[in-house]
This record gives sequence, structure tokens and C-alpha cells, in this order.
Amino acid sequence: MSVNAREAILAEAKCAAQKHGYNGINFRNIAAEIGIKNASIYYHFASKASLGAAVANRYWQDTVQYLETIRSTSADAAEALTRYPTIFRKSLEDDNRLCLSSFMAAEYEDLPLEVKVEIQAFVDANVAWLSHVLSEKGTGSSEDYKKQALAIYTAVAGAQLVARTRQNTEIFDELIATYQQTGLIPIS
Amino acid sequence: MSVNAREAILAEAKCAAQKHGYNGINFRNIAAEIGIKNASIYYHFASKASLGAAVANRYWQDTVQYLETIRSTSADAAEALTRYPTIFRKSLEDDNRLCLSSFMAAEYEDLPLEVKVEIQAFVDANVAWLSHVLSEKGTGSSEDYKKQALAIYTAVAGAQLVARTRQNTEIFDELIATYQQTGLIPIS
DNA sequence: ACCTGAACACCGTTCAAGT
DNA sequence: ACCTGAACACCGTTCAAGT
Repeated sequence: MSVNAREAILAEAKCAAQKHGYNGINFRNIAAEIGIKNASIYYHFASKASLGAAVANRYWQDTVQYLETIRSTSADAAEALTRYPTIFRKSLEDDNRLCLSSFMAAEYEDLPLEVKVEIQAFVDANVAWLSHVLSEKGTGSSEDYKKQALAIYTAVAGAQLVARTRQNTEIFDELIATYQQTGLIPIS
Repeated sequence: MSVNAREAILAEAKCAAQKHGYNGINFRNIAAEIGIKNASIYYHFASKASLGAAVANRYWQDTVQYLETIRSTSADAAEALTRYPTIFRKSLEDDNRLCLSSFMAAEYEDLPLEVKVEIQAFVDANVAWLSHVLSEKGTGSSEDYKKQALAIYTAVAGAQLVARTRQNTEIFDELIATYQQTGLIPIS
């Protein structure tokens, strides 16, 4: 708690956002959880918007790092592509949480600008990574890779949403398998 | 307004839900919009949960009807499949609104049970319709149709979410085109 | 049958005040 | 440097009271 209140607030806020969305970030809950008063949060963050932006920023930066790990530990592009959905699967497994971005995409219109910017950065990072991996294994144009990358990201994020609704991780796996069988996600 | 307050409340609530989600349904706003006081809404609906469920119920029933229209006015299954995404496209065009279900999928964990039930009914109706259309044109097993139907629904709903984030209907069209090119959505 | 005013607890936010 | 109590406007909800 008191080692670093700022980090504790961030961690609680991230967890709340993955479970209930931006709207579910509750200052009084967070404060109670880490043993301070809700007014104290304002010493560390200027506003809920600012806290939300910090959470989203940390989130996509962590994701970029994880994506890099997948690439560097995969034998080839095909393996990296196959492992990509695990990012989304992990949050589902872990307490049925949602990718921050999927959540906030729904809430998007009502989000403060500074949060929108970070959410957009997350999507961009995913598409950039996927485009690069696709280009390593394919022969299409750069435009095609971008389109396919966005399509894969979209479908996988959608799968997380639907699977969460059913509270069933198997549905996520089946959806990914169907994407692979139909050819949306290349497998070899 | 006073011709039928109940219907006026439903209409306002639906619009709010498509723009801001269940959480964005605001009794004081709705009341002001139709010229009554927020306490009056409780005469027509027992709670916000009840109003939300009524909105979602009306929504999926309208969708079922629209899907039937697509089928009965399509020359064949392939045409019906091609026209399927228009349902999601229309709400985007119309003021950048979101399919109720995509919204509430994000909010799902926090939704009252009676609302969850209606959201699930919407997804089921879509999957049933898609399965049927797929079976009319294909030769796979019934299990395969269901899986592919859910995959198509998931990917199209995801496309709506992503396109909304970019406030750009073209992105929706490009995503659908990519789904068709890769084979997720059969085209002939 | 339909609507209202007043009150409740809850939440983001502010601010003057404490150590 | 970090935290707090008290107050504000906002929201879902209740309820006794109005026509």
C-alpha cells in the first residue's frame, strides 16, 4: 500500500477497468481497497480521465512488450500468428476480464479524449505487429497486410467479447479455430 | 409525448442505450426529453433493469423481423449472407450508434439478469438465422454451421465496434470485404 | 390512472485544512 | 509531500401525496 500509493491506485484501477469498463472505475472503492480516502487519489491523478488514460497507456505498453516476446520466442511468423490470440485468452482465463480496448471501444464515444488516444494506440500497436508478422510470411502488398491485420485484430477482440458473454473460454478457442479454418487467420 | 408515455420512454431509452450503453440510460434525461419527471418513469417500469430488459427485448424482436425480411427478399442464400452485415452497418450510419448487444456484451457482467437474458436471445437469434442460411447453401454438418454462424456474428459485431472507434463507416465495409475475401463469410 | 416533490444513498470533484 | 473531512452536483430509487 504505502510503498507506492500511485502504483497501487493504478493496479486497482486497471483491474476495475478490465472487469467493469472505464465507467466501473470507482474512486471510493479503489481508495478503500488500498486504505486511503477517495480524496487522496486526486493528489496522484488530476481526474478520473487522467487515471483512466494512465491505466490505458500502461496497458498498451505492456501489450507491446508481450507481443515482442511472442515474436522473439517464435520459430517463425506462422507460430507467432498462432500465439497471437493468447493475449486475449489470458485475460478471459484470469477472472473473465476483458481487454481494455474492447471495453472502451463500447464506451468510446463517452470517453475523455486523453483516454481515447491511448485506446487508439493499443489498436495501432496490434495492427502494426500483425502487419509485420503477416508480411514476413506472405507475398501481398503492404495495404493488404494492414487490412488483414485489422480484420484479425477485430475478429479476435470480438471473440473475447462473445466468449465473455457466455462465461466460457472454450467458445473463444472454437471461434479462433473457425477463423483459422476459414482462412481469416493463416495457419501455415 | 402523452399519446403513449410508455412507448416514448422505450424509444428514448433505446436511443440512449445505443449511444451510451445500459449505463448511459439516464432517467432524468429521458424524463426531460419527453416532458415528465423522472419519478414518473417508475409508474411504467419497475426499475432501470426492467426498462433495460424491455428495450433489449424489443430490439431483438425487431431484428428477427428484419432478418426474415432479408431472407424473403433475397434470391438465394448467398445474397442473404451478403446482406446480413447491413443490419450492423445501418446503426453505424445512423448517428454512429452501436448494436445493443455489442454494447451490453462489454457491460455484461454488471447487467441485471433480466437484461442478460434478452441480450443472449439476440445473439441466439442471429446465430440461428445464419446457421439456417449457411445450411441452405453448404454441405457441412449442422455443428459446423453453428460454429461458422457464431464466427460470422462475432466478426461482424467486432467490425462494428472497431469502425465506431474510428468513426468511419468505410472501415466497416473494408472489414466485411476482408472477411469475404479470406473466406470467413462465404460469397457464392 | 398517471404524475409529482422531497428525500435517500452513491459518486466524481473541489478545497481548505491537517501532518 | 501526502492525506483528510466536508461540501457540491448528479443519479437511481422510494414514497407519500396530488389530480
